[in-house]
Amino acid sequence: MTRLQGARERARSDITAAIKEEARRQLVKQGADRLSLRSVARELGMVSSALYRYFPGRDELLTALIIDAYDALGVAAEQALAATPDEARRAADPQVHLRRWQAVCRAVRGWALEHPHEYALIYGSPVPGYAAPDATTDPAARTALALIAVLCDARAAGALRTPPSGPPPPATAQADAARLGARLDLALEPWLLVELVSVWAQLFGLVSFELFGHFQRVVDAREEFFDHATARLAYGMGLAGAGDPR
Amino acid sequence: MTRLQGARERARSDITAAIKEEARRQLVKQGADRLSLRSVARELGMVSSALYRYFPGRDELLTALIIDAYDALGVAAEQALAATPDEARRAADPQVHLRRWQAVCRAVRGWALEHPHEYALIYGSPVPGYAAPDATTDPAARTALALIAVLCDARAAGALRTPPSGPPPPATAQADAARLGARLDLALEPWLLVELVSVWAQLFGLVSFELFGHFQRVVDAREEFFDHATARLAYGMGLAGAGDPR
DNA sequence: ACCACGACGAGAGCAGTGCTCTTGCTTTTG
DNA sequence: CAAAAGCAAGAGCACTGCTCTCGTCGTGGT
Repeated sequence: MTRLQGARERARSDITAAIKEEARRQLVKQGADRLSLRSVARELGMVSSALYRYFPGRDELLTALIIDAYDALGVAAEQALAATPDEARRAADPQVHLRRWQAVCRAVRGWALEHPHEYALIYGSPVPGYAAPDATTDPAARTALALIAVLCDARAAGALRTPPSGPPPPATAQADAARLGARLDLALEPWLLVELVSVWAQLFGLVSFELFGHFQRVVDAREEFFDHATARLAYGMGLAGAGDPR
Repeated sequence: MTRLQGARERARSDITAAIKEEARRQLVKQGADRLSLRSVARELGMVSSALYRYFPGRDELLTALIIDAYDALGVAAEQALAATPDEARRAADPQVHLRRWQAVCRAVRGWALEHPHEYALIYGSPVPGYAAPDATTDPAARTALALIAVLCDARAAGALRTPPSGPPPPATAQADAARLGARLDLALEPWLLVELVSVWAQLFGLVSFELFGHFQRVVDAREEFFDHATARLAYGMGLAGAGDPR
């Protein structure tokens, strides 16, 4: 369906890519609010107004970068998932699901540490009055889906303590979760999904706090702390293998 | 010790306050990166350069607002704490500590929802290359200390399951926690402090996700969801009363 | 093969920004 | 009362995002 493009369209997509590339370069160097259309254009040897042939404005350029960032984090998570064998040793080793969980968590944190500005772009404060366009929601879901996959596989392998101890979610939350599960076509019980959503937010809370400097003079052994925290999150969801002490 | 100020010093502090006030007004309206020195000055009927007599630059003005925001959130948390009786019915009602915990959590979320831009300022992405000056760390700690207080009181009242189930923290994290506990002069076991730090970050992860729009089309019953999540956080720390289902 | 249309790059220009420097004025201080 | 210090104002610099116009050049239809 992608018919051979003429020289013009080819040039267009090349230049669009070059713009995004240069913009990303500036982004990683100086952060989102220092990203300037003019300096991107300058660096590319064109005049600022020419840039508007490719992006309607600064916000749209940023949106493109946001989508790329979501995707990049998503593939990082997916790769971590793929790197740890799944079906193969199902039930053979009850610890495998915990390891997969932690692998994905580590991948998220690792990517964030490697791309702090891009992470801040997607999980920091939303820019000005900027409302995330729908185009961002799908890429944003990739990482969450990787986390979900771990739990689904563990569930299928019977590696989940169910239900986990602790207070049960309220009916409204379960209803939300049921809708979400239906939309994503998931085979998870609503209450489990509720916990997962909560854990999902909490995971990014850990990463954000570390990245945004709130652990300064509080936590020094960041990596060990993170691993421990994610293990506890897994334990809280009833992931077998996470656990019981000493 | 604060001797009577001359008319000049009085005027100075008045104007400084007016600047911060107007700046905050613009902040709540349009967010941090739309805050402009010039428009603050304009609104105050002075010229932009005059503002530099009071703040060395835009960053310093922002820093002042950041400190104010930390303080405002801190008092919100402290008020929530003060509003729920503590020593009085110690051990009489084991649920009281859970209620206090949730009161503080709700106060944090409530303040965040009421002051989204100020929340974003302190818990969103740090501005450009901006490193939080030391002056911000103390106000920032107030909220955390309110959370800690709940746990300390619960601990003192013997309302804590100790140790909670789940994987124990690694030695390095416990060492960090021990240092932190010593610095703050706390009577909490290191492993408990480790959990608390983790829960602290996770709590703000929940608030940030809600505020920054990541719960769009995922969680509808935000308040119930939040209450449930914080109850589970409490349960994870072994707070009695948080608990055992059905 | 031509030609009109559309995409394109360049440039000028507008309104706005943070920040600096100089110039006078006013208040405080010695 | 005079000198010193604090202060507001204005002009100015180097930027920013964005718009509009004006030649140019590739492309699809006739």
